[in-house]
Amino acid sequence: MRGVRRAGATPLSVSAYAILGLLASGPQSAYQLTRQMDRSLRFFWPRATSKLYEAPKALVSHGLATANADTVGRRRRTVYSITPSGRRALRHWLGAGQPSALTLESEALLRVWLATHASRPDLLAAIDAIREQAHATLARGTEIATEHLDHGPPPERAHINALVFRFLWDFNQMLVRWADWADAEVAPWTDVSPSPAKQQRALEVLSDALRER
Amino acid sequence: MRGVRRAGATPLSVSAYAILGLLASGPQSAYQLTRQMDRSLRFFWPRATSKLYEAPKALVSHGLATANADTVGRRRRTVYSITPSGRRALRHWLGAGQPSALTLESEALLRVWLATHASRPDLLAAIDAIREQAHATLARGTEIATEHLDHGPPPERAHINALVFRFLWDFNQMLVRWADWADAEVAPWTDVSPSPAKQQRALEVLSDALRER
DNA sequence: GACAGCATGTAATGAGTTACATGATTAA
DNA sequence: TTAATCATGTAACTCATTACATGCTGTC
Repeated sequence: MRGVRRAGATPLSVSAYAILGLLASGPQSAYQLTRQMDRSLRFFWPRATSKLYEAPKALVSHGLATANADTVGRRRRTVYSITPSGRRALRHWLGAGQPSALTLESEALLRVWLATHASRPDLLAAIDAIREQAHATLARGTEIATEHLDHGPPPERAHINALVFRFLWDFNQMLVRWADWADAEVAPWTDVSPSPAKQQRALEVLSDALRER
Repeated sequence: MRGVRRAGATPLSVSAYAILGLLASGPQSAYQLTRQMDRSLRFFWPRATSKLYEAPKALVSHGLATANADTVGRRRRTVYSITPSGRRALRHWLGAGQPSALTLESEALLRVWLATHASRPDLLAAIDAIREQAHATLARGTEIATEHLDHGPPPERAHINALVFRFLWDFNQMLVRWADWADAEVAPWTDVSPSPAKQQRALEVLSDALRER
């Protein structure tokens, strides 16, 4: 009971806990939070920058963080710190209930799925968009990993970072491989309309997949 | 220009186009749209059921669909149909601009990332949640694929469905494999706190990944 | 003939994004 | 010394979800 939820307070959103988690590694300003997000959260819990300026206020109102006003020139800046109660709430949340389902959202894959109403170039463009984004993410991942290998990673987070890194790496590799495979599938097509040969091939693809289990 | 956007109308959301795409394969009621969504869109463009009752109204107001009122007992029911202008708008949208970036959202992976503030059982539970969801999705995919193999798939969509099916299949297989790998990594740990051995192993994981490219 | 699940829809709420405004810092 | 970029924050608005209400249909 203690510290988790005060009377009259609405329960915090998952995003609020995500930010509470960021604060757990030290006091930070909203801008510093955005920097953190760009190397971690962004890949599995993406949120707009403005969220990082808003959400900490909710933490403060719940007593899970404190706001320290400070100034830079004649401009104010707020540095947030997690409270002991905040640490308890975070720990409790991490063990409570089932996490919500993973979701994938891809406009490019949606366009692939609707490709019977488009043109062959449109289909190839959608596939390519997926490949390009995955390449960009892999490049970013390479940057981050290289920094860690060179300068030594944050020692207290390295083991956990590696678990998450491997997830994102595998995911983006899968995307590239799928895009290459899909290109090869579409290569012999002259257009996106159905044909007996394409239908035949589709059945092969399905049964190949099922056999893999 | 024609049919794509009427004066004074706000541009449609991606979700609206997704539903327009569903309507492109025939007139349907909102409930029928939900059934379609459950076997396709749900996996790469998930939306709440109520959206399928609301969004078609926007299509109608843009002239991209028509609403036909009908009754079931003394209850009204609306059947939506795509218009020629709607088909043009769909086709145009499928070729216009860059699709927005793919996003992944996983509370379970977030919990993994925050596991330094949790307990070893909490970490394992988060990993397991990912595996279980992937298993469930693979089972659902198996159902759908089996139906297609047995009764013959919709011939006009089979080739495209196969492309998307393979994407989702590979993705969920990757999730299961990652979860098994992560379990094995965590197995020797006695708790979630950092240690020199864990840090050493983390560096190996990173360099293994980089070598794979 | 009542209960469970299917089907149809609306309203209230809330989470999140886009757009905006502006000060501080750095490099040309 | 000015332009570009970094940094800080708010406000308006949109998209989407949750909750609700209720009728229909099949089954025990």
